[in-house]
Amino acid sequence: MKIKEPLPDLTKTEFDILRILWKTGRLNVREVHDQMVKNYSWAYSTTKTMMDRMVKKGLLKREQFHGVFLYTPLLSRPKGFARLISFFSDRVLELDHGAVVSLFSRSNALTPDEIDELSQLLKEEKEK
Amino acid sequence: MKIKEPLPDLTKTEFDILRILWKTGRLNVREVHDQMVKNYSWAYSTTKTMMDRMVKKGLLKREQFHGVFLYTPLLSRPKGFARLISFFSDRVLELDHGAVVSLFSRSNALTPDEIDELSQLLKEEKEK
DNA sequence: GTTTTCCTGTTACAATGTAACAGGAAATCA
DNA sequence: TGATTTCCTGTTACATTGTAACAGGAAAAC
Repeated sequence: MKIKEPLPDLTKTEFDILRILWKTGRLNVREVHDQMVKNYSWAYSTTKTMMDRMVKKGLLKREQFHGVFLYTPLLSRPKGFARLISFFSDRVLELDHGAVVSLFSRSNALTPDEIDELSQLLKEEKEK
Repeated sequence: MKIKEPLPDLTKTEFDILRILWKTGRLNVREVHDQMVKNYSWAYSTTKTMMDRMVKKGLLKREQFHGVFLYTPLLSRPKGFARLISFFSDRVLELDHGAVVSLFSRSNALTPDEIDELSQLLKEEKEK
């Protein structure tokens, strides 16, 4: 039987780095960084430090590929989204998470399957 | 002419402390703490440290009242909400902030006037 | 071949998250 | 009313996250 890990409470920056990797796939630090600077005025070394720490925490996998290190998310998108949505609906919006989840159908952030999975995760989360 | 301060990027915990004060009004550390423990398993001293740091940063005002120190928000609710909504709609939901703002009409988190102000702040924010 | 570029590892400092502890005032108890 | 408990306050501390510089080596460019 598989033990369920608790859904992680990602920080804003962790979420943003994952977001890039979820969208674009496996990337090196430079490639992630070039997308991060759209939202953060970070030095390259900052992005690097963050990503290495995320490897240490098990959020990303790092593997060498023809000389460079590439990073991959070790977390599905719905799992990364869940606690954020839950914080947002409970404490910012003060509405049931259903209200928020339904907005995703108009967005390209998640696929329909991911929306279902997210919905399920939030339901389980609440039952605890 | 009044210089506009940039909208603050509140951390999750700062937001939660402010949220309690916005709802209940002026409180002492103990009173805030008793509400914080619903969401955080914090020691009393943690709540205290946070609140004192928020005073130092100008997010709260602390004043002595018959022997105890009471804390008041120095930030309006719409201003506290703005960057959070903006992060959430841009990067989590990937939809225009209007979609999120409209959800507030079903919630008691903000009054109609506050919703208008929030909406205005987000519009200005985007124009920059 | 030298210079520049880019990746990597290492180190560092400030802010935030999390908390213990000590001293004093107030309340309670015996 | 003196001893004890409770609660507030100030101070200190350590881990994690945010932010980054710097040095060494490999690859690319000149």
